[in-house]
Formats: sequence, C-alpha cells, structure tokens
Amino acid sequence: MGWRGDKLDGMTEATDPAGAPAKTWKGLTADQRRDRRRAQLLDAGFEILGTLGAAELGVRSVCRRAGLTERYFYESFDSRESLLEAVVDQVSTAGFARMGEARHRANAARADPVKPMIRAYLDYFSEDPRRGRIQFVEAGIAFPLGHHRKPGHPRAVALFTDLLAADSDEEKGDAADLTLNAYALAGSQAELIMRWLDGQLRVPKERIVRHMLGVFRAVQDVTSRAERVPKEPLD
Amino acid sequence: MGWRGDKLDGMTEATDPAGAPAKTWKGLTADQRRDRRRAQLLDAGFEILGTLGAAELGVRSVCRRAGLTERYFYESFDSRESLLEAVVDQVSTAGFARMGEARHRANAARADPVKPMIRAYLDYFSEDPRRGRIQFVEAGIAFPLGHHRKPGHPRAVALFTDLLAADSDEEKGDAADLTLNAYALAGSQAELIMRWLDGQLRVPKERIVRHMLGVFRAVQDVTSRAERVPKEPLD
DNA sequence: GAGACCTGACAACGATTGATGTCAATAGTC
DNA sequence: GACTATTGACATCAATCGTTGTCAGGTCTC
Repeated sequence: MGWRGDKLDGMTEATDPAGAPAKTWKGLTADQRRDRRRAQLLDAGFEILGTLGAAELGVRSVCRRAGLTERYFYESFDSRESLLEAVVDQVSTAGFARMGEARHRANAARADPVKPMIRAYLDYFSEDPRRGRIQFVEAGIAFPLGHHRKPGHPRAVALFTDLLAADSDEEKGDAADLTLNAYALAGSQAELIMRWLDGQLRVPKERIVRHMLGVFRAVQDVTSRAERVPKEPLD
Repeated sequence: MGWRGDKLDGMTEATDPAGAPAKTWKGLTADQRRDRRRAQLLDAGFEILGTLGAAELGVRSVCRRAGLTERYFYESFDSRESLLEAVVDQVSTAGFARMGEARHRANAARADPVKPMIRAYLDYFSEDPRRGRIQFVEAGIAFPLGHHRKPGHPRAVALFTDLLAADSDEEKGDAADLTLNAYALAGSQAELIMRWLDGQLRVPKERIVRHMLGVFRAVQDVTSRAERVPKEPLD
C-alpha cells in the first residue's frame, strides 16, 4: 500500500467471455489471484525501495516481505529490475494523477489550478515519505539519464511546460525559455519537497505551498533569449 | 583523473623529520607510493561510479581498473562504501572549489560574482559529464537523506544562502525565505545542469549560464512570509 | 473419494560479493 | 651476493545473488 487505492475489483462473480463461470480458488479467479500476488510484490518492493533503497531490493527480500515464494515473482515480473521499474512507475504515475485531479477540480471551479496542483503534489509525498525517496532518489538509479524509459521528472517537466504555456508572455520569452523554466521548476520543487520531508525546512506545510507558488510565479517570467546587442556588455 | 590536478608533490628528495633521507622505491617514498595508489583507486572509482553507477562499483572491479590488487584497496579504504563516499566527496569538493575561485576572482575585480560562479560550476560539470552523474545522481545513494555526512547539496545550499544574503531585502523576506530560496535554487541549477549535459536542452552553454542567472535573480526576491491579512483571500 | 489443479517450502545451480590470507617474484639496501 | 621490504597474483572464506526446478500437501471439481 501507499501509492494506490487498496481495493480489489468489485466483481464477485467472474465469468469468461463465453459466459461460463470461471473457476475460483478461495473465492478468487486465477486472474484475480495473479493480480493480487502482483500487487503484494509491488507493495513489498515499494516498502523496501522506499526505506532501504535499490541496493536492498532483491528477489528474495521482496518475496519474503510479500509472503510469497520466488516462483510467483517471475510470474509477474521478468527480473528484479523489472519490479524496480514498476514500483517507480507506480509512484510517479499516482503522483501526477493527483495533480491532474487537482487541476480538473480547479478548472471546474474556474479557479487558478497552479496552487491546488502544487498542494496536491506536496500532499501526495507528505502522506508517505517513502514516495519521495522513490520518486526523487531511487528513480535516478532505476532510470539513468540516457535510459529509454523515463517516467519521473520528464512527466513533471511536461506538466510544468503545459502550465507555463497556459499564460506565457509570447512577446518576452521564446520556446526554449519555456523548456528551461519547466526544468528549473521541476528541480526546485523536487528539492523543496525532499528537504521539507527530511525535516531540514522547519516551516509549516502551507508555507511550502506558498513558497513553491512564489517560485513558480517568479520563474515564469525568466527569459534568456539572445539580446539585440551584438556583444554582451559585461560579465 | 577528472576531478583534481594530476600532479604529484613536487619534492624530489624526501626527508623524514630527523633529517635522514627517507627510503625510496622506484624513486618514491613509502608515503608517496601509498598516496599514488590511493589516487589510482579514487580515479578508478570515479570512472566506474560516473559511468556505470554505484551498483557496479565493487572492490574487485575498482582494483582491476586501478591496476592494483585487493590488498591495496584496504590499505587506503576501510570498505567499499568508504571509497564510494570518498569519490563523491572529491567531486563535490572540487566543484565548489571552482566556484570559490570564481568568486574570489570576481571580488578582486570588483565585479558581481554570481554569474562567474554559475559559469564556473557549469564549466566544471561540462568538462567531464561523469562529475554530474556522481554529484547529482549517485550522491543520493552514497549519502541518503538522513545520513550524518552530506557533502553534496548542503554545500550548494550554504553557498546559495551566502550569495542570497549578500544583497537580500531585509524588509521583504525573513530568514526562512532565504533558506527556502537557497534550496529552490540548488534544485533548479542541478536540474538544468544535468538535463543540459544529457542533451535534453539543445541550447548553447552560454544561454544556460544566462538562464541560470535569470532564475537566480527571479528567485532571489521570492517570499512566503505570512501575510498580515488573517485569512488568505483565495486559493 | 478420485483426480486435477494450485500452493508454499525448499533444494540446487553457477556466479559474484566483501574481505583476508598465502606466497613466489621483484626492487631495493648493505 | 645476502638480506629485507615491497609487490602482484591468486586462494580462500562465508554469504548472497538471480533464477529454475522439485515435490509434498492443500483445495478445488466431479
């Protein structure tokens, strides 16, 4: 638990496409049991990755914590690394989903979505500090910089780019400014969240939200577009 | 190599405190040889940590790359983790030393030190991308959040705090604003450096410097100090 | 109850790990 | 040349790793 809604699918009588009742085992179909085991493994991986780190996330340790045997590990995951990526992806996806919900709520209420989104993101990580470690520390290991799949920060950057583009001054900055500001914001927000969770910033949560909003507004207008003057006057 | 000046101590005739000439071996005293081996191990650790990651940094792999045997590993380092921390510390220390030099040069020339410092820091990482991976990715593993020794970002934060305090508006923000802004800046600069090194920001280096300076100036004035109004008017 | 399916416990595999110890060959001093 | 300090190659230790396989015992359907 910790990153998803902990409820199984609501159907009590499962049927296969042909209409015949599916075989059950202790009240669960084969698919339900498999999904449950996969969820158990993901939970165990989440716990280990979020508290001990990637180095401690092994097949045996995960299975022991999940209450399953090694055979069922390879039923749901190809390898140790496959589980690692799945855990990181779950945490990241759930976090951005929370921001998306906040955005839709704000839009429905015709309110500015930025602050609610920031608050939702911070809430998500403050509810469970393991999420922060996974998202901001371990994700860099699971998905190194040159990696083909990158579910973490790029999602944040895309989201910030989107928000910045919503009310950007077309006359002042160019497209590169938008991207640069999105990365700068993603980095600063991540740093503030992590350090606040770690207790190094001894201020109330609401102040973090206000400050992150302030940083957002401040960075929003930053531009480094080339000047008209041929040579920059001074260092 | 990669993070230090690759020259041995210049003395050719070593003498011990009593004045007697120290015994040499291939022209080097015992201390010089030991220091050389330690440097070889650090270089090898730097290479492995900066390209493969902490998971691949083992005693055997480091020794093989350093051209030494395992016995000499434990001559200079207590454990595998000890080397890991030493490598991270070297990269971090050298980077901040470069910023310090830039600051002193600017101060001596009565110029604003911020932009030269930013450029020096970016130069340091762009000269060797392995430094960036070590500083911004692997350091999080070597020194987890609750760790007692934290040579990485806190140094950046202290430095940003120092710069921000130099010309901060006492009337507008309070001490917490200073700290919050320092962390926000550390995070944004790290993110911009990493993404630019990774090729995701396709702009000239000088524009990154300009943009980082812009972010610095913009964040400098951010404040989240409690307002006088009892209730915040709107989200 | 018979037979089929599913489960958990555990053995086994080769490989690798961190760390320590042994030992012959080499480079130096006298 | 004799003797010592130093070196590098390698053996060794228990432990752990990812992964696959075996097998007795439980749980279902008929």
